[in-house]
Amino acid sequence: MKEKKLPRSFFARDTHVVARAMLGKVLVRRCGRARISGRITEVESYVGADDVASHAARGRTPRTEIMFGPAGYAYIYFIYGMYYCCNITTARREFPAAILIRSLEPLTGILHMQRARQRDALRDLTTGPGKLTQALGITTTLNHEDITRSTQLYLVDDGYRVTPRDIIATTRIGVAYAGESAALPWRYYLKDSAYVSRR
DNA sequence: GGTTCGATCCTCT
DNA sequence: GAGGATCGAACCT
Repeated sequence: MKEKKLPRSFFARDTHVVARAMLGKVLVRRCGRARISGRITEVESYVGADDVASHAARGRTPRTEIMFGPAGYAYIYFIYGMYYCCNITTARREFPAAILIRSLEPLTGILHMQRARQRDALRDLTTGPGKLTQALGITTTLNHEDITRSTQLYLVDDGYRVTPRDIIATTRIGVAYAGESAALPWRYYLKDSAYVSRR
């Protein structure tokens, strides 16, 4: 059965609305015959040029250009010399915004994840932005991918229900340098999930 | 339980 | 030339 990918209209809204709505959705990575997927349990919003924690705060550059484009595209970047982070653009053209996917609950392709991560425990596979990209084989080859049309990387709604009471909003991780922006409660995670990067 | 630190390279200054 | 939207190992208490 063909899966129904989340459409552009899902992502082309206020970034925090999209971030909350992404919790519980399924991130799918298809690579050859493998279908690797996980339920999104934790995300962070990076919104506007005034958000000092956002790469877009430094202006429009070749790297950040994608954040200034339309919603529904992958922004994958390389960090700390060894990891990748996976973001989805949101909002509208000319307004830089994206959502960092920080943690997943493994659903399918678990053997593939364990091989990619060189670890067996489910909780060690995708609980962190660098871990989940490694587990799903997400690298900069997928940067700029249109996730509303891609056959390799996309989101689906499998009917899993999340209510506002299931969601915790708190400060983002690793952005202490960002002055007043560091205090913004723009990290969202599923309260009862065992698959969150940090409590 | 917690904190510190090294790995390692792309991006921007 | 500096620093980072990270991770895991090592070393504390």
